[in-house]
This record gives sequence, structure tokens and C-alpha cells, in this order.
Amino acid sequence: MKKLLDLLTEEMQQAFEAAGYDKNLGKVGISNRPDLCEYQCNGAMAGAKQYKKAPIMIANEVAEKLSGTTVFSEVDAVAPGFLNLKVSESFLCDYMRRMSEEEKFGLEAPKKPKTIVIDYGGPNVAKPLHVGHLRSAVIGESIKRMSRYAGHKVIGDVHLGDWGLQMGLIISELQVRKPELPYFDDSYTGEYPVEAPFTLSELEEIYPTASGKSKVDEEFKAKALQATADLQKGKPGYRAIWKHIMELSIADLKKNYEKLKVDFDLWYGESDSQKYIPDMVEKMKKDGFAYISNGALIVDVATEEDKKEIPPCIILKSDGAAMYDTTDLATILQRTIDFAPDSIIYVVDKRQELHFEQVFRCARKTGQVAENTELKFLGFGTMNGKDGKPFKTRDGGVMRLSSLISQITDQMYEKISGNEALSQEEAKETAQVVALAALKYGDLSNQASKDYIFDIDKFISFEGDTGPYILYTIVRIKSILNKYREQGKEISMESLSAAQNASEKALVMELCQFNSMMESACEELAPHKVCAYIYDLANAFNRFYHETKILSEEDEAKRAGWIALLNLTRDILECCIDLLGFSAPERM
RNA sequence: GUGCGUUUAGCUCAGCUGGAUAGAGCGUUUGGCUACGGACCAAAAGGUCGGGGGUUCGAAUCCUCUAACGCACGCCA
Repeated sequence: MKKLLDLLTEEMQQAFEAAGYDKNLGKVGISNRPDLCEYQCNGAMAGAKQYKKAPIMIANEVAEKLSGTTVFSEVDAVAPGFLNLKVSESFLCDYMRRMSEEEKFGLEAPKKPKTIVIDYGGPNVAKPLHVGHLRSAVIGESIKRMSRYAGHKVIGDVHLGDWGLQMGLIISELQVRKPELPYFDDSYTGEYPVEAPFTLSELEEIYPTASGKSKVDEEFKAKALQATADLQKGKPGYRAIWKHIMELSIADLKKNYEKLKVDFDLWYGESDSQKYIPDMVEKMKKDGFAYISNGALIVDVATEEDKKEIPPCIILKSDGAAMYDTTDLATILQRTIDFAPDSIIYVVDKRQELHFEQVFRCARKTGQVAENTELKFLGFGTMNGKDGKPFKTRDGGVMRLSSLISQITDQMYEKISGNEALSQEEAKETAQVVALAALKYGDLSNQASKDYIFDIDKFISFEGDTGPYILYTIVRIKSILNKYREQGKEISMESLSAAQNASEKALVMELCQFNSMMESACEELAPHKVCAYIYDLANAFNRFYHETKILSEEDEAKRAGWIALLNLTRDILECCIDLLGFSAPERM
């Protein structure tokens, strides 16, 4: 259905036209002076020059044409030429009713649904998830849900880091520790063991050790590079080790992402694009795009308009191994073949922007992607500690995501266990739900592209612009609705009625903005707009709630109307938090 | 060095694509509790929107210069 602002604008445009002015001047916006009006139109001032007339005169003429309107309850022309508007309660109520009947509260489906691949998560196998993986998962998941809600076909791909040097490092370190294993015996021809020769926790220790060693030990690094190349060429023993690593890691990753309510449609990785690489490289050479420079095979992607120097894409290193440029290109090709997407969105640390700029250019230049496929880089900023520097543990190490989550959950449990109505078990479950909301809301309420300060105490607070505050508001509404049902009454949306006081009207206006907010949030891939909206909505509700005795209202129709209003508010809040990737408990 | 980003209240952040007196939260001060859940509500104090110049009826928002900070810049990912 049409957005409320568009309907108001249409009404205003007719008035401009009737008064003999350009109808495009009749754009209505939300008031920035709520003390004066609810909506405003500034077209009279914009038109003053064009018509060589004082803006207030134009405004007066337009206001006059609106004298019989049923849309506005008040139209004031004010110096120097503002048109101050109030919308009529009955018009607003009618809009709200229709909205409550529509499937997505009046959000229109796209004219042409798109197929969108979202690349997010990006964990490396053999490495535990750490806080650096949080934003990609949280933001990506939300954007996936929003885009799907908006009516597109969306495919979320975790895009594992499972093919680069880190695999070679692990293999080499393993060889140092357990050289007797059959994987390292080139003459071995039997079946490799089914059981992995290491546990997950060993694996998680092997990688950092090897990584550290490679920085000081040239010889070891050379071995790791060689192992990487051998793995990529398909050496059987190494492939067998790689399979062990994959099985252990993926099972663990799935468990961890599940805790975060992050769910991928595809568990593809860099290795899955491998089969496309040889032909892709050949074609790049044959078409004359790829050539040897300093021993490496590269494709130039710089153009004459560039202000800065753009380095070329390195397709194959001097030793013949693939780089992340290569796998990312092959992955684009793979996605093009598999899904023919209209759009591929990368939710990745913004420090990788140049890399993706190169890859996108190269993909276009060498034809790995259809011309009408949009390649979009959605870079997010760094999570910093209270000191403004990248978030670290107390001893300066990288914090594991699982420790971060359990830390927040524990703190939340401390708070919640004070509520005696909850059993210990319910308190524990509730703490998990609320902690996740605190964490995700704390992240998503900031603009994705900016760095932000990760402040646990702020995020888990029940006051202010936080996840728990939103949940608390929802729980409170649920509690009232339950009591109403306990009185043997049914909730009927038919009962929705025109607002009778200022705080109720403010709440209704906030509700009616849902579709327009959601449309722009989805278009701009901006979860923080959804956060800002539900915070405003929760505030509007709490103000209304505070000055309205709902259940003790004696007028049956009034009470039923308010209950319906609460029900709609609850539905919209829950819809929004679901798109953000968390949920509300029944009690807290 | 080059390019990109950031700079708004003591702190953390918004600011709907140019509108009136720049908004929230936290913190500070004050008022309101027999709870339809007070984990709330109401109010006060707090700003030369980094700085200069320009565009126009009108700029936090657009252009330009400048400063500070952050990030990236060919064989790791």
C-alpha cells in the first residue's frame, strides 16, 4: 500500500495545482518542529523565486484550497512560508486499519524481485571465531533477513576461508609434530584413517603456533607455502588432512553460529571455487588480459580516470599458487553460473575495500560476471574498546566470540535472576535471549560503515537505547495482552479506533511510518534505521502507556481499541527485532 | 607520499538527501511509586555541528581550502 507521506503529498500537490502552482512543490515531510505541527510542506518557499511572489502568499493560497480536506485536520500557513499540517485522526485510523490487515504491514513487494547473494561470516577453518567475526555475522544476517522480508530471493553464503596459506601452515606444523603419519608418506597408497589425527582444541592451538613460527622462521614459511601449493594441486595426503580439518571446524562453526541465531544457506568456501580456476585463468590469458609481471600472473585493473594508483590483481603468485584475488574471482564466476544473481553483496571489514575494488573491476573486465549483476561492497568498521582502540582482552589478546557471549550472558543472568517470578532455568534461558539482543542491538544500532565503541555495560543496560529496553517494552505489552485474555476477551483488530489524545496519536503516527522506514532501510541496507525506528516506537508506546489506564478502562470499546493498538505495536516490534536477528522472551 | 574515511553536548551516537529554536541515550540536577511490570515517566542544565571561505531566501547537510585522528596502498587473507 502507498506510504502515508505519499498520500499526504498527493493531497498537497492537488492543492498546489488547484492554486495554480507547480505540483512538485507539494512535497510533505515529517515535522522538525513537533511543537508546532505533525507534518510540514516547504514548497511555498521553494516556489517563491519561480513565481516572483512572497512565499507566505503562496502558502496562504494553497492553504485555502485545502479548506475542505478530510486528510488534514489543520493547515496553517506561517511566516515566512511554511505550511504546518496536522493529519486528521480518522484518516490516520483508516490507514492504520488497512496496515494491520496487510501481510507486511503495508510494505509493498518489489516490482521485480531480485536474486541476491550475500557473502558474510567469512570465518577461517581451524581458527576459532573471535570478536572480529562478530560484525560480519550480525550485520550480514540482518541484511539477509531484511532483503528477504522486502521480497527478494536471498542466498546467504558463509564463504569459509579454507584454501589459503593457513592450511599450508597447519599441514607443515602437523608434519613437524607427527612426521610418522601416513599423510606425509608419499609412497603410501592405502586408505587414510577416518579419525582425524588431532582434536579441535589441538587444531586451534596448532594454527597460531604455526602462524607465529612462520613470521620468524623463513624455512618453515617456505615449507608452508609449498604445502599450500601442493594442497591446491591435489596432493592426496594433504587433501585428507584438509578434509579432517574441514569436518571438525565446520561442525564447531555451525554450533557457534547457531548460538548467534545466524544461519547460512550455503556453507561454501574458497575451496569450492577451485574447480573454476584453471579454465578461468586460461581464458584470461587467451583473451590477453592476464600477463606475467615480476614472475606473477596479473591483470591490470587501473583506468585513466583513477585519482589513485590501483594495483593489479594477482591471479597466480610466482610459485603458481592461487591468491585471494583468484578465489574471489572464481567465486564470482561460480555464483554467476549457479544463481545468475542480480546482486552480490559482500559484508566484509572495510579495510578490504581496495581488494574488492580490484576484484570487482577484474571480474567485469574479464567477464566473470554478467553486466547487469551488481557487485556491492558493504564494509563495516572496527569494534573498539572503551579506550577507542581495537577491542582486546585484558591481557591484550584477541577475545574469542564464545567467551564474549558467555561473559555477556553471565552478566545478564546476574541481572535477571533478581526477578523472583522466574525459575532458575527460565532465568538462564531468558538471559541468553536478552544477552543476544543486547549484543546485536548494540552493534546494529550503529551505522555499519563506522567504527564503534563496544561497551558491554552500556549494551546490557535496561535503560536507554538498548536491546534489553526494546525487549522490556515488548514483554510489558505481552503481559497486558495476556491479562486481557485472562479476562476471557478476544483481541480484535476491528476495534482499532481513532486516537483520542496526543500520546496515542503519536504512537499511531509512529506505527504508520513502518512501511516507509522499512523500504528505505532495506534499500540502503541499513539495519541501524530499524533500530532507530523501534526505539522511537518503544518510546512512543511507553509514553502512551504511562498516561493511559488500559485494562481498568470501563468503556468496553475504548479498551478493546487500545488492546488492538497494543497488539499491533507488539507485532511490529517483534517483526523488526526478528529482522535484526533476535527475539523477545515471554517474561524477563 | 597518494587515496579513502571520521570529526555534532562531559561520554556514546542520531540527524529522514537544503528548512523554523541541531536531537536521543548515558552521566549530572529535580519531581513523580499500593506494579494494567517504576528495568518507567516528566523536567532542567549542557553545542561557535574541527577551523576558514563560498553557493542561496535558508547549510551540520552541497562546493573549496585547511587541521587532527584512523585505515589502505602487488605475490598473507
